[in-house]
Amino acid sequence: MSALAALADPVRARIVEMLAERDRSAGEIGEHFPISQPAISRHLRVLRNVRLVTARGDAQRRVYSLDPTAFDEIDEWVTRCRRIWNRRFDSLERHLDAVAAKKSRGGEK
Amino acid sequence: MSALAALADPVRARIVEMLAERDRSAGEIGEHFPISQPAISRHLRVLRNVRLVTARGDAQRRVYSLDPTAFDEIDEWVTRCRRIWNRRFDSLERHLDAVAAKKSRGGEK
DNA sequence: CTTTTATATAACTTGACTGTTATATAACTT
DNA sequence: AAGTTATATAACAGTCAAGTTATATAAAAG
Repeated sequence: MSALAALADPVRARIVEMLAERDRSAGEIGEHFPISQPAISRHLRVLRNVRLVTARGDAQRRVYSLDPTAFDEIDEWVTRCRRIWNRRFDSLERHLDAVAAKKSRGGEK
Repeated sequence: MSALAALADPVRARIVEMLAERDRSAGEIGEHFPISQPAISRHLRVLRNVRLVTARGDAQRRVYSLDPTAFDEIDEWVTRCRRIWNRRFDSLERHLDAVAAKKSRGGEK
């Protein structure tokens, strides 16, 4: 599963937001959702697998941290699409400039 | 379905990339995938629904364009998380500064 | 007006994902 | 060592999304 697919789930997106604020244990995270503890645990596993979060042990607890590296992956994709998209208008502009230049050289109409 | 969820599907992500390059008809898009025409048609409907693309008629064809507005939605979410995340280090910095200042004022150890 | 071309919709199947309860693991507490 | 706390895993059920084939629509071409 990709980082993007992982974030498509609203619970996981919210978990990521929570972890942006501060590190939290699995239990702390679970308190904010009306679903069972195992469900949260599996969401956390998914987020670990796509490297959106990391976990460290603290006695019985597992404390989760956001790993913002995965954001870059998404950001880069969006940015790349935007860059390609913008390039279209650049070349359209060049084309229109060329047409305008031709008109000037060759006289009206 | 959110724009993020729509892009989580690899076929749709690829379609968006293709449309960033240039507008294409539904058929043109379909040629690039090993799946049936109806499957492509439904992916396009999903992309239309989340406003990632628009379609205009050209005789029997439907020509699809990227609508990069929806990118902003994703970008904003990612940026917001990053901003919150970065703020953590700002306040950590402030804390460390405060500790350092105290030390200077109060003498060593 | 019948046929062809391009795309969309309908009905259905299948597989993956999210939730559940029950149970295992692992560390702290007494 | 026995009990408690925190989290993970197993097994299973329901939902939903993505694929399929068959069919409908709509414009072009003959």
